[in-house]
Amino acid sequence: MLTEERHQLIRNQLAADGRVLAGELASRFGVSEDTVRRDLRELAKAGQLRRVYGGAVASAPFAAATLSQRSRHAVEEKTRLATAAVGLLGAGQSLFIDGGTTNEAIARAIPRDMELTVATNSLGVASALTDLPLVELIVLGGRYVPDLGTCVGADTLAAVAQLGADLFFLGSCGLDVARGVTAFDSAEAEVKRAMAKNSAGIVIAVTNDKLATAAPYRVAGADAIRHLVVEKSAPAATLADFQSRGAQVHFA
Amino acid sequence: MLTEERHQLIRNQLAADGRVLAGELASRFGVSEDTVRRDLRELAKAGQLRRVYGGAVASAPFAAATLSQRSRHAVEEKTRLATAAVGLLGAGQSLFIDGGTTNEAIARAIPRDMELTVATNSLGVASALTDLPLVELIVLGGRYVPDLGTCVGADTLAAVAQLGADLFFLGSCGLDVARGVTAFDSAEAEVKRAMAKNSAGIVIAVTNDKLATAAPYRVAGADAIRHLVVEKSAPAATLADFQSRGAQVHFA
DNA sequence: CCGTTTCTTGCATGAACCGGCAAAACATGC
DNA sequence: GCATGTTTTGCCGGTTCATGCAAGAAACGG
Repeated sequence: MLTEERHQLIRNQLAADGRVLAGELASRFGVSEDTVRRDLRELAKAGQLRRVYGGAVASAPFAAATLSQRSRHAVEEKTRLATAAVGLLGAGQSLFIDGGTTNEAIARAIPRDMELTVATNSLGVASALTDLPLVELIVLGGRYVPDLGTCVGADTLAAVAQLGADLFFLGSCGLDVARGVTAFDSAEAEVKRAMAKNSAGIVIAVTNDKLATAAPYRVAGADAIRHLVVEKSAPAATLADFQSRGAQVHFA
Repeated sequence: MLTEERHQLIRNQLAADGRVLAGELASRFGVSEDTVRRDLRELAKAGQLRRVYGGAVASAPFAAATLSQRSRHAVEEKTRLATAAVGLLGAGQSLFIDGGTTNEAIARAIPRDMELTVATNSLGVASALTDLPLVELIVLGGRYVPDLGTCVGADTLAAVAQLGADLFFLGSCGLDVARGVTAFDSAEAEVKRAMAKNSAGIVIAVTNDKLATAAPYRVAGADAIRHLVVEKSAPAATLADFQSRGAQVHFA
């Protein structure tokens, strides 16, 4: 049996059932489980499936999974980042928090006994904050974009313009020393710019895969970042670049 | 059974029923309750559900209220009301939906293949609508009031003023022939009045306990109600009063 | 207040995973 | 034909992961 044949059969079953089991494939193909695992690893590397313990599941096709998929990606890491980011908060402060799974993790990490005023255009962040009794929550309305999980548009901009904040938690973007902070969507970038303009300091918490990447729309320069929260394993050279532009680096 | 499969099934049931029971899941999956509890903990950590004693509920603010404050019977009743209320909708219509558990049930009852434009100041309603691909969702921002689950205030009023709708689903209020539609909160009533003013028709779906009761703040007269969705067991005399003022009565 | 149910934590076990290694199969060059 | 290099495959260790069980803590319902 050709390697390529197995790959094709795996793709087929994945399209049909949505999942495959390593052991089952091994006996069906008459090869060792190691070989199947190798196949699965390769296909996962090519983005054609998502590897899970015991087999693999379909990666993209499942609708509505795009956002929850991302949030599952590095839960552990994002929770750590969030805890570190929350350490930057002081009682009584006012915040802007925009969208992104990392920002949602940050919202969930805010302790119950902290008094804050938070304005957000992310429904996920808003939901996480509704449980907190001492948080004054201001929802920034507008046209809701499912892919982003946030509200954008003229209404959102108008709402942001009326507010000011001590800190802005800017999420889900590309981060590059030369190009600064960048976003994937034009309207999203507009809202981020407005929030940045009306806040005294910008906080960015990112996983390593966001470092040294850039998206089409520019939000702010690298020198606008006050606090940068990163994983312990973040590349030191990149961090030094940001530090030289005034960013204070915190390790999760 | 793959761990990932269980997670997916839990998410599915959560989307359908709004709640899951640990014991029930364990027997359905053929694993120990500990394993299910671990699953629930992980999903809760990823923000995909909210852990409660005995199982879990959907992470939207919707769930907390339904489980802790309302009886199981009321949930079923509201679901029936919601199904009937959704029957009033036509494709392509634009709606205002404000807060209340009944309105959240209505939002959940909207079929996936219905094209609508919906503006809401309720986070619970908004959360329920994020999954629907054909619904253009407009979030009406403002100061969030935890007790109501909705946004109110000047910002909300300004956002409503810019919109118009075919129908307004008015929720969670007192209903009395003499005093009309009434609300418990001044700011809430203001928003409801604004929505009523900018919509062509008002729909009210209520359980029996709301009929013939009144709250302090007046929203609209009884003659402003276009559609009234009630339980089959609703007192006929009260309904006749509303019908004589122009309301069309629908039984769930 | 107490009994019951549910939850968390720690631990043991077996299954699944990964990296490396060597044999086999295959292709290539002389 | 033979040697060489490449690819594929199976196997072996050490490691990680998922699961169930047990004990103690916490939450619920009288």
